[in-house]
This record gives sequence, C-alpha cells and structure tokens, in this order.
Amino acid sequence: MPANPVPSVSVERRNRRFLRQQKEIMDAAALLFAEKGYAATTTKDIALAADVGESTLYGYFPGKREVLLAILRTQAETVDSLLAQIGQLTDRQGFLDLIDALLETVFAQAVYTRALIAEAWVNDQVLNDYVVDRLRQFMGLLEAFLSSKASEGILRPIDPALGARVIIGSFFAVVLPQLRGIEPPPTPERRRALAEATLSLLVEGLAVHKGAQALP
Amino acid sequence: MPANPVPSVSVERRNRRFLRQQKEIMDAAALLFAEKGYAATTTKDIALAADVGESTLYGYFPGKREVLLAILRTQAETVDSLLAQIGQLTDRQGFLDLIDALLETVFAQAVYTRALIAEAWVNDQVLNDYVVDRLRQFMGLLEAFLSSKASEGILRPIDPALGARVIIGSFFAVVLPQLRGIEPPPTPERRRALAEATLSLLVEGLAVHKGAQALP
Amino acid sequence: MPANPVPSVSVERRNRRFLRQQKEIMDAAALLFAEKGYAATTTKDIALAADVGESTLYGYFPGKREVLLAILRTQAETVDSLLAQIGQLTDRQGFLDLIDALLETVFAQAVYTRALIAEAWVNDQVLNDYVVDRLRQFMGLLEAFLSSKASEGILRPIDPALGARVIIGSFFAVVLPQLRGIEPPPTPERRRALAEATLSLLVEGLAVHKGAQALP
Amino acid sequence: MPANPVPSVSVERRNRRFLRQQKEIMDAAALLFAEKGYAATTTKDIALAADVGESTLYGYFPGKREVLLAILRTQAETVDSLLAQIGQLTDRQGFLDLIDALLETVFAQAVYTRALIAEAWVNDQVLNDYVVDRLRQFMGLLEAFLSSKASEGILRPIDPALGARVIIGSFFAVVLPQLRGIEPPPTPERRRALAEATLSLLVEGLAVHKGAQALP
DNA sequence: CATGAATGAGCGTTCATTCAT
DNA sequence: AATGAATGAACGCTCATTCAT
Repeated sequence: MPANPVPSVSVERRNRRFLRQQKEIMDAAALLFAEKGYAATTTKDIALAADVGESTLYGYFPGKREVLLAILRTQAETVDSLLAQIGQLTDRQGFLDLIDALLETVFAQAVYTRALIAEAWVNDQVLNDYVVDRLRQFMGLLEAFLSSKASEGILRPIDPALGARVIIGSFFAVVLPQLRGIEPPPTPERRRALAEATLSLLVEGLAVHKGAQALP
Repeated sequence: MPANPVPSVSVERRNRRFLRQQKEIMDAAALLFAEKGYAATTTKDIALAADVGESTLYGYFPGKREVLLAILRTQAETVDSLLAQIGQLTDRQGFLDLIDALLETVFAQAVYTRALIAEAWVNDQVLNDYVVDRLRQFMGLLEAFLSSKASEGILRPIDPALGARVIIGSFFAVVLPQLRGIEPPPTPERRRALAEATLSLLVEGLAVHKGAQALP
Repeated sequence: MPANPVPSVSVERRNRRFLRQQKEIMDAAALLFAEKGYAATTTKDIALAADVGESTLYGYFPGKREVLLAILRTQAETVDSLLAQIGQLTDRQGFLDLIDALLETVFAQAVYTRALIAEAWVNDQVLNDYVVDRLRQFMGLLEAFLSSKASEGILRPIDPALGARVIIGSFFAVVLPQLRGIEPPPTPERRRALAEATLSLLVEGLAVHKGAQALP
Repeated sequence: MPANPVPSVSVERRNRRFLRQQKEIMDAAALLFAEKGYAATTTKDIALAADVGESTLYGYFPGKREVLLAILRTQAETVDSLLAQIGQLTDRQGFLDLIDALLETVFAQAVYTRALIAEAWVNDQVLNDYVVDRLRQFMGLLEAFLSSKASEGILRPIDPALGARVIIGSFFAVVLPQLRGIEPPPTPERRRALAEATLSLLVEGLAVHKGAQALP
C-alpha cells in the first residue's frame, strides 16, 4: 500500500476534530474542577459532562492529572500572551488598558481561572509553575510604573512593592466574588467602570484633599 | 447510693485529655487540609500526622467530614468573638486596631484559615455557612465607617461598597502570600507597620498632593 | 441522523451477557447467604465465588444489600407465579399437585429458598415483604379447602387454621432437612411418594380405624 | 498475710455475683442474636443492652463467640435434662406431657431457642453440636412409640420415621410463628389445648370416619 | 476511534479485642 | 473488677485506569 502523498486534508480534518474534542473535555473538566476542586472530581463526572464514554478520555489525555495540566497550561498561556503584548506602562491609560485586558482575559476563561486558583491554593507545584512567575512579572510591571512615576514626582514615593500589592489586592477584591460565582460576571462596561473607579480611588486616596495631580 | 462527689476530678482530667486529643487531631488535620485540600487528604494521613491509629479518629469525631467542620467552626467562632468585641469604628486608631486584631487572629490560626479558604473556594455550603456572613459583617463595619467619615467631610464620598472592598482586597493582598506559605509570617511589629502603611496608602492615595486631611 | 436499526443485535447480546453475569453473581451470593447468612458473607466472598473482581459486583448491583434483595425477589416471584396458576383446590389430586409443584419450586431454587429463610428469621422487613403474604395466601388456599370439604361432610370439622398449619408443618418437616443440606434432595419420584404418604397420614390419621372416606 | 482459712462465704458470694452477671450478659446477647442474628450483633450492642462497658464482657467471656456458645449450651442442656427425665413413651398422656414439657421449655427460653435456630440454620458446627443429636433422640422416642403402638395394633403401621417427622413438623408449625414473634406466646392453657388439638388431629386424621380407636 | 466491562488500589468506616488505669 | 481509650484487621464501596470488542 503506497503512502498517500496528499493525506494532509483528511489528516488536518482529523486533527481539528481531535483538538475540538480535546477542548470540549477540558471545558467540561474545568467547570467541575472549578466547582468542586480537582480531587473531588471523578473521571466519570468529566466523561458525563463532556458526553463521552469514560474510557474515551484516555484517547485525548494520558490521565485525569493531564487534563488539569492542560487546563492550567492553557490558562497560563493566555496570560503569558497578554503579558507579552505589554511593554512598559507609561501612563494612566496604558495602566487601565492593562487592567481591563487582564480582567477580560480572566473572565473570558473564568472557569479555567477558578480551577487554577483552586488548585494553586493547595498545590505548591501548580502554584510555582503556573502562578508565581506570572504574578511576579505583573508585579514587576506595576512596581516599575510606580517607581518611575514617583521619580517623576507624579506619585508619592511609597514602597513600590507594597503599592503593587495593594493594586493587585484591590482588583482581586473586585474580581474574586465574581469568579467564585457569588456575583454575576460584569458586562464589559461595568468592568471598565469598576477598573476606573478602583484606580481613581487608589490614586487619589480616600481622603478629601486638594490639588492632587491626576496621572497624565 | 449517693452520687460520688469525688470522681469529678478524674472526670475532669479525662475530659481535658479528650479535648486535648481532639485539638491535636484538628491541628494535624487542618494542616493537611490547608496543604492539600480536604478531598485529597485521607483519614490515614490525618491519623499518621496526629500520631494515632486510624480508627482512633472515630473516637473523637464521627467522621472525616466532622473534623473539617470542627475546624471551620473553631475558626469562625474566633472571628465571631472578635467581631463581637468591635463596636462602631470611629477613628483611625480604632480602624488600625481592628485590622491588627484581625490579622493577629488570622495568623494565630493560619492553618485553620487556610483550610477554610481552601474549602470555601470549592464548596458553596462552606462558603455560605462560614464565610459569607462574616465577610458581610466586616464589610458593613467598613462601609459604615466610610459613609460616616464622608458625611463629616473627612473622606471623599466614594461608593462605600467599593471602598470597603478595596480595603479588604488590599489587606488580603498583603496577607494571602503569608497565609499561603509563600512568605514567612510577619512579626507583630511588621504586621502593624504593614497595616499602617497600607492604610496610609489607601487614605492618602498614590498621588502626590497637598493639604490632605489625615483621619482623626 | 436515523436511529441505527442494526445494533440491536449487539445490544441484545450485551444485554444477555449482562443478565447472565447478574444471575451468576446472584447464584454465587445465594449459596453463601444460604450457608453463612447475609451478614457473615462479605462482598469479597461473593466476588471470589462468582469469579469476578470485587469491584465488578458493583457494575451489576448497587451494593451487597441489593444482591440479597434480587435473590429474595426472584424467589418470591417464582412462588407468586406458582400461586397465580393455582385456582381453587377441589380434590385430592389438585392438592397433591399443588404440594408437588411447590416442592419442585422450592428444590429447584433450594439455595435461594434457604437464603430467604435465613434472612427472614432475623429480619422483620424481609419476613414481612417476602414471606408473610405468600404464606398467608397459601394458608388461605388450605383453609378454604378444609372448610369446603368439611361442609361436604368429607373432612372432619376441625379448626381450619390449625389444620392448615399442621399440613404446612408436616411438609416443612419433610422439606427442611433437605433444604438445610442434612439430607440429599429428593428425586422427583421420592418427592411425589413423600407427598402422598404425608397427605395420606394426615387424612387418615395415625390411628387404626375403619370406614374412613378417602378424599375424592 | 495468712491465707484466710474460711474465705468460702465471700468466695461464694463473689461467685454468685459472677454467675448472675454472666447470665445477664447472656440474656442481653441472646435477645440480640435472636432478633438480628449473631453476625449482625456487635459487642457494643451486647454491652449496651447488658448495661456494662464493652470491655467488661471480656471479664465474663473470652469473646463474642463464647457468649453465643454459652447460650447454645444452656439451651441444649435444658433440653437434655428434659429428655433425660423422659423414659419410654407408653400412652397418650405421656406423649402429651412430653410435648407440653417441650413447649414449656422452648417458650421459657424462647429467646435462646430463637438464637439457636438462627445460628443452626447457617452454621453446620452449631447444627451438629446442638441440634442434630437432640432431634435424633426426640425422633427416636417418637419412632419407638409409633412402632410399639403399631405392633400393638393401635396405630397404623406407617413408616415410623415419616410419622415422627410429621409429628415434629406439626408442632413446629404451631410453635415457630410464636418463637419468631409473629404471634404472641401462648398461655399455658392455650399451649395445652393446642397440643391436644394437634395430637388429636394427627391421630384421628382429617377425614371423617368411624370406629377410630383412641390412644389408650 | 469509542466504549462498556473489568479491576487493583485504596477510600472512609466498623468491629472484636487489648490495654492502661 | 470495671472501663474508656486505642487499634489492626477487615468491611462495603469508589475510582482512575486498562482491556476487549
């Protein structure tokens, strides 16, 4: 039997199918991991939710663990590709755009993110491989921004690490209840408004005062 | 036959032993629940960590689930008794004291708190029974404080709910890495300093400005 | 997508296999329940006897209890279908046929019957659900027969309830040792002979007398 | 310390106490064994019912099994001492007395008897050690009686083994529902009446006839 | 390629028995 | 002598994974 010289079409189609099915399994699994945690989710649950036979999973992933890892990797890659697009933060608008893009990403894959948080909270390996680096990168961006603005005399010369944390924490406080499912996910407009309000609060502070310089 | 008035000593001693052993099991379990999550922790793990036979657990708790619940209840009761001691927040110092007391409590039972967060993230029942109410109470305190200060003209009239969240988020951002074990737990001095710096940052804002009124 | 009309063959085959395996498990379990009692029989025992893995049982029954219930139900259904076929008892031959059919049924599923008796002796629920009604039905048949014959002047007007009991007891006395495995199960001929001898004894009595009327 | 030369009084008292407590435990256990079967009864159940600590049992019996054996032995000894009192059966009255004494014994220790039956049904060892011999002895008595009366021309020359069985079965049919707890235990009068009616039925038969000789 | 069936490993839990007091 | 506490062994059952079709 001669090797088919142009099997690429059917091979591609097969490949597309494979990837589509893989994604369907990951989506089903991510929802369950998010809702119950990895350990409490059974392969039977996943198969049922993905509407395939239990053993079919093993045609797409070597095992339950690898489904989780694929989910985490996907989530991390999305964040990575976002971070890769960001250069230096230079002005308020860039800052807001970053926050907004981040929020959009987080909510676009809310289920994946929730699964990631669930697992990272109880698994050092996952925390290190999928969270620590990205958080550090993000904090680096924020710290550099704060330091630079401070040296320009626009922001106060507070500890940039603390400042970065407070910023992150503030946005987490807004995002977490929605991720967790206590509050409905925000519309894009509401998302943007929240980002602006939060940033404004952080920049200008809670206290009444005059003459505060807005970020350029 | 008159009731023996004396055995109370031995009964008390027995009782003390029972409670001590119970606590030891809870501590061992809480550490594991914190580190791996409830579902991934086996009763064998707990027994090993508490240095008792696996079946001994069942002399102290009806089952694995009840060990978790005892942990959660203990954690919640500590927070409740703290919240019960707080009246109205009226000034900066009271605010700082609250934050500090809360942080102290959280760190004093870091393992319990971490276990609570782990489970609440993946279990609606636990979230509702042990987190939602307390968080709401705490937010209520903060919101009342912000509103009251705003009406006095001392704080800006921002959305108190958003303000409360940002405050919570800020402290979470500072606390979480330590709870999670990425950073070492803070000394009381460092704890206080962090609280002050964070509060100052929130009150006065990131931006340079003049004439801001400090909280009384 | 039209429903595939063909896979019914394989579906049927699968179904047959399932039922066959289910029966094999029930048979293995019934033997053990009969020999040791339900409580003293472990799922491991059953699996070993049925020559399957222990967890395989759970593909065929939801649990150990349900294996027992399936056995009891099967036994009861067989007896029910027998009782359903019986109309009124009118003559000696009908009576003998009933006894014989009953004995045949009991011995055909001796193991199931023995398991039923074992459990009914120590379990009110089982006694009520699987024994009481059937025994009552059977006694009803006998009592009606005795009363009717008594009113025809063919049988003495003894208490029909006592008479029915004595009849049942007599046959039990013959059957139980064989069910219990002390004596070998009877051949059909021996079975029939026993039934006739027992009936004759009951009808004519132990005492020597003349002029007794045989049942028609 | 000189050995007390006359400790017998206190030793006896101690002994009586021991035996009394032993009996209490056996009674509690027998009831449970009768109601749920040996295997389904836990030592905790027994201790609770006997109102002693679980480990106290082991001061009176080497283990759970031995409690059962003590119960069975007691039951068997009672029957043995009854059988030992019986000589040859010679007339109807002696026969009735035997039946009545047996019934009285059975009901006096209904719980023990029920426990014995429960265990003998699922345990060959118990069946052989505590039932078979006694039943054989009893059947021997009956067979000898039937044979002797047959040779005297008073009873018909039926197979004595079958006759004995029918007699036993008849009384079982009357007794079992009461032992099992479906019917209330009989008063002594009712007991005697039942015995007479049953015997009469067996002797004279169900059929109408004349000239039957009563047993002398 | 998809799957129902099968299974060893291991789960949470119970139990008869022993131990320390 | 009596017992609460402790425990290894074993229980009924579940699960991630493999196998046969």
